[in-house]
Amino acid sequence: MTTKEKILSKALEMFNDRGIEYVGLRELAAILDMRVSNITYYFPTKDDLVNQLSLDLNKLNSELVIANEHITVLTFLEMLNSVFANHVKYRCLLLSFVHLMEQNKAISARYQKTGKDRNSVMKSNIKALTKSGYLKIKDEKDIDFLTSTLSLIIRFWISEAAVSHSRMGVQEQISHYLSMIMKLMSTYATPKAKKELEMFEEKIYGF
Amino acid sequence: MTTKEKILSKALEMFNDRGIEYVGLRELAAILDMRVSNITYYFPTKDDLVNQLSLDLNKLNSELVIANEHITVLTFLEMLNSVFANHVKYRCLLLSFVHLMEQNKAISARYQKTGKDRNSVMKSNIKALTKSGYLKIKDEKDIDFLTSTLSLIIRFWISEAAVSHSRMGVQEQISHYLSMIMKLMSTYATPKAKKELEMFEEKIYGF
DNA sequence: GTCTATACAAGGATAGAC
DNA sequence: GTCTATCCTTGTATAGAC
Repeated sequence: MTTKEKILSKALEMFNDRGIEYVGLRELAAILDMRVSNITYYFPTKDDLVNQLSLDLNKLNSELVIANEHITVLTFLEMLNSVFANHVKYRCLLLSFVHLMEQNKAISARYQKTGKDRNSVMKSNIKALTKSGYLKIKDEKDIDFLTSTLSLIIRFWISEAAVSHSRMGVQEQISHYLSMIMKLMSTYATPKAKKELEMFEEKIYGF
Repeated sequence: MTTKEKILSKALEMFNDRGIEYVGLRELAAILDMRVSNITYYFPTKDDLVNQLSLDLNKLNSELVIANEHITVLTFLEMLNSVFANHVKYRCLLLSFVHLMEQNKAISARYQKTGKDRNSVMKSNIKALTKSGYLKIKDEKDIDFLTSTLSLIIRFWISEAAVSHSRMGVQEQISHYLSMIMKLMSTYATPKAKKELEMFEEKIYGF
């Protein structure tokens, strides 16, 4: 493990525990048994450090969220489940999302691009589910509605969980928001899809 | 206008423009042509100042969000519209919501209480809409789904708008998220409710 | 290339003078 | 009720040791 990796790994751990804004570089350096200026050697500013973490999360989720013509309701939900798990691993970023977008130029610039990409992948996957008889969506407007509601949930579920459901365990939180998404989808679900929705529900609640 | 009111009013203005975290007390004092310690005389800590703003928003919205047996879809949506307008007036608070909940003890303590109250008022209003034939909801679970999805949107719409729809005007942003809520309700809407949903849609899009 | 010592500006908080 | 002076902590910049 290189020094750079040590810094990143410990920073992520502490940021997740106490929030990016509330962990000082001096404190991080002390725990790593090094001097602040050694951190700034590898990451000139704190934003650069945070940006690298954001790149790491981005890479993880970019591998998961991909357009797929042969997608099923089950694999769609499993994809979301994995995305949520990654969000937990990097939850400090999502909890500070709005501020990072205001302050960290690298992060906001990247988000302008990947955010749109992510949305269009979501959209094409929902279209694929419609084509293969999982969802019956009459109107293009309904696809937009589903996509934008999904992206709101995906982006802010962890913030709401932190604020309103902090007593729940992590897996329970994920299940709660996945259920919300499944309920949302069930409005448009064909019997074929309903079957897979039920299968997935049993799975996440551990029957 | 008392000194206290002057401080609150200018602070809100600057916090809304640039974010609570990015406005220093020295800067605020300079624009008010007073010294930092005069601000801390009225508000011992910055958190106290922010907490007073939060109380003000709370008061405004508590007057709006009230249980009402005779509620209609139209008045329900108009209530939400007013709540959103208040969110815009105090947007700095909503944009820093997660951090305030972590850091500001007074705010998080109050939220533990009013957050739950707000949710149960929402729930009873949705039940009232069901009783009076606006919504047809078979299952208690569907009421929970509607309530929790609504509260997620209400709490984070302005954060997502800041991040993803900053080019839109404020009224356009509000319309977008009200439409999302209407679409959500339309799944459960009776013809009677659909009529009012359409009426409201015309209204917000200014026909 | 790696790490350290040190200095600086800006933030909020506090004690006490008038 | 208002203000000065001071303190501590933050992130950042720089010069330099090995």
